[in-house]
This record gives sequence, structure tokens and C-alpha cells, in this order.
Amino acid sequence: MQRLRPEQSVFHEGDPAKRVFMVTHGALKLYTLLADGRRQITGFMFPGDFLGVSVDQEYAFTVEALEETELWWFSRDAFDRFIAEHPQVERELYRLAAHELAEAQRQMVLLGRKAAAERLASFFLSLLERAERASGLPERTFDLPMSRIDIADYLGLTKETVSRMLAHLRSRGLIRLQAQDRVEVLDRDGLRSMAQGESVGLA
Amino acid sequence: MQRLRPEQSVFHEGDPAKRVFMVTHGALKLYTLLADGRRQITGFMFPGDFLGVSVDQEYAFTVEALEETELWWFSRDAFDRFIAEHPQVERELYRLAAHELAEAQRQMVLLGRKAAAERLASFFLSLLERAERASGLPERTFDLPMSRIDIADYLGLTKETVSRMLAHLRSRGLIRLQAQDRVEVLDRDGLRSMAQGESVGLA
DNA sequence: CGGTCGCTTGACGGGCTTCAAATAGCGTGG
DNA sequence: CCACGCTATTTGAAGCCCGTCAAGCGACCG
Repeated sequence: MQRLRPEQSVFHEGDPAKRVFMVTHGALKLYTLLADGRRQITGFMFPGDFLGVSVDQEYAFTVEALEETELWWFSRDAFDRFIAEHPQVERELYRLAAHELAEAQRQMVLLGRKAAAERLASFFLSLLERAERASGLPERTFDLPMSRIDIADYLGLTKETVSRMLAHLRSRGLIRLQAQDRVEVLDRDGLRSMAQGESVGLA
Repeated sequence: MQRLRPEQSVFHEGDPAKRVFMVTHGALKLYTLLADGRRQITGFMFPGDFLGVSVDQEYAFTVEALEETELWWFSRDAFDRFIAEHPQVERELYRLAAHELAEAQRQMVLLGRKAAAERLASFFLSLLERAERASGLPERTFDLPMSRIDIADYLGLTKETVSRMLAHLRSRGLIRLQAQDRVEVLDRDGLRSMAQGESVGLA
């Protein structure tokens, strides 16, 4: 078990991947830095998510807590022994990796081809869906445990553009800010159509 | 075994993931489309690569041949049976997924944070490294089996910008075009420093 | 209630896209 | 083998979206 305060890191990019984690409370960000300080957040983690599982030798990113966070961890050796004794788990991990990969691909589409407003709308929709998966109920609101800069670094934008797009979504009546860090979705379909595209499936 | 002509597709996004493939000759592109036709290529595949392995139920992208291509395939059922009989293979597949995931993360950094010239330089370096892995020897040249539009859709740019950045790299003396579809690297270090950043590893 | 820090808003500029046209490469058929 | 024609690629000009720089505002905490 490990407790983290905001800003504290779990591990850094390049560290040997000696542990496997499960998030029990809180929220985390995963990121990589370029030499000149540019940063790309490659994902956020929430309770129930696994960390450092689909990793090969070294961690490929840095992980840092966004808020008070609690993790369960195992040494990779113990984890590997456990898997060896429970082969059906391996299949499950495999599914997990496939899911992560699909998510990464969706993010590539977002970063490569979507406009700023579309990116923010897509992000909000996925946070809403996550909130629903967590509670098991339909939801109209969700929290934003991360800063505007974090959102920007996740969406490949700047904090100013995030702010402006937020204003844009608000003025279009799609969302409302119950607080700086809490979003209420007023028009889910509108948000979806702003998020655009979503793959059509056909060539 | 399956043979494909250029432009022929192996499967489409949303198809049930009934098969697993290995590339033996040729080259392929993986992509998703947005409703209005915008396209993001999420990867290219070359001999030795596996296709449709880390996939959950449905394929998450369309795959299309860039040139004359040959694939070996297995039904997913047969593949799963094979894995069940050879548990050590599962571990290997796992490693494969981890590697794919790391690559996806690098692409997110490229799409989210790199400038056009940096993207093209990064792409060329990775093609050069792939050519070296394929031959097992140091290389100074590599092929471009894909069109400028494909490159653009992979890098999140337009074909015009790709052309201009190509001219830029040429004028800086970093590369030379032996043909439209064959690149010679004249200054690998220069290319590397243009590709920028590569993660610094430290926070 | 005041200070600090994060967020928002505004003005401006730049890098990439868009639209358009010229050129080059390449397969085809004579 | 060469000429032709088609398409991909390159090059040019103009515009726009988002980034940058700067200032103002607002929220939260002590």
C-alpha cells in the first residue's frame, strides 16, 4: 500500500519496472517530457486501473498523483509468480492490454485529426462515461481532478486554448461548470456531435 | 496464406476479430476514419509484424496493403488453442502488446507536442531503425512504400506540409531522395537532433 | 479580508492548412 | 524505345486556427 499527496510521483520514466500497481483512491497522470520541457500526458488513471502492468523492463512514462491517492502494489516478481499459478489471469491481463491499446489509438485520432473544441468535447465525454462506469449509474456530472495545464498537455493544446474552448462549450449550452473542477453536461447529444466523427467503421 | 494487391484491405474497423495475421512480405497501413472523412493512420506494418493479436472482439481499425503483400493467418480459435498448449507464448504476446503500447505512447508525444519538421524527422529515424532491425546491419537508406498523403495522415499533417518539410530536411543536408520512395540519410545526428527531445527520462 | 495562484480574456503573430497551379514521375500504348 | 497522359508531388499565395505574450479576474486559503 502506498499513499501519495498531490504532485508526488509513483515512478519516473526510465526507472526499472519493478512494481505493479492498482489504484484504489484518487487520480494520477502519466506523462513524458521532451528535452526542452514540452510535456505530453498520455493518460489519466482512476480507482480500479492498473499501472505498470503492460510494461517491458523500464517504465515508459512518469506517473504523478493529481490529488490524495492510494495505491496497492506488488513486486513484479510476486506478480509474475501469481500469474504463473493462475493462468487464467494472464488472459485477463491480455484483454487489459488490448483495451489500453484501443484507447491509445483513439487518442492518436484525437491528437492527429481533431480540432480544439472537438478534443475537449471528446475528453469530457470520456470522463462522463468513466464516471458512469464507476458508479454503475447514468450521470450528468463529473469531476476534473486535473489542472487546465494538465488538460492542455493531454489534448495537445495550451491552457489558454483549453480555457477558450471551455467558454465555447459553455456558450453553446453544452456544459455548465458547477465549480472550477466539476462539469455538468447539459446537452449530451450536442457534446457528442461536437466531439465529432467517432469512427464510422466503414472504409 | 493471403496475398494482397495495393489498396486491398485485410479487414475493416468494426469487423469481428476472427483472425490473427503475420506479415511475411510487403507493407500495410492501419487507420481509422472520422465521420467527415478525416483519417488518422495509427501505424504501418512490415514483415515480421503481427496483426490483430492485441484486439478485443472487434478490430479497432482498418488495414490496407500499401504494395503487393503476403500474410499468414490463423483463425482466432486455432490461435487461442495454440496458446493454451504453449503457455510460454502467452508471455511473449504480452511483451508484444507492451511494445505496441510504448510505440503508441511515442506517437502520442509526436502528435501532441512535436512541430511538423520534428515529426517527419522522427518518422524517418524510426523507418531507418526498422530497416536496420530487418537487415541486422547498419543502414543509410530506407524505402517509403506509402504515399505522401499516407505519411501526412500518420503524422497529423497535410500532404503539402509533408512535401515542404521534406524540402526542408533536404535543404538542411540531412537527407537525400534517391527516388520518390527511397530516402538516404546523410546526417543521422542532425536528423536525430531535428527529431528533438526524445524523452529525457527525468522529471 | 488580503494575498497568491490558477484561470480567463484580449491582442497579435506564426505555423500549418487551404486553395490553386505548375512540375515531375511513371505506366501505358503506339 | 519513346511519346503521351494521368496522377502524385511540389511549389506558391492567402487565410485561419491556435500559440504566445500580456493583463485582468476570480477562487481558494490562511
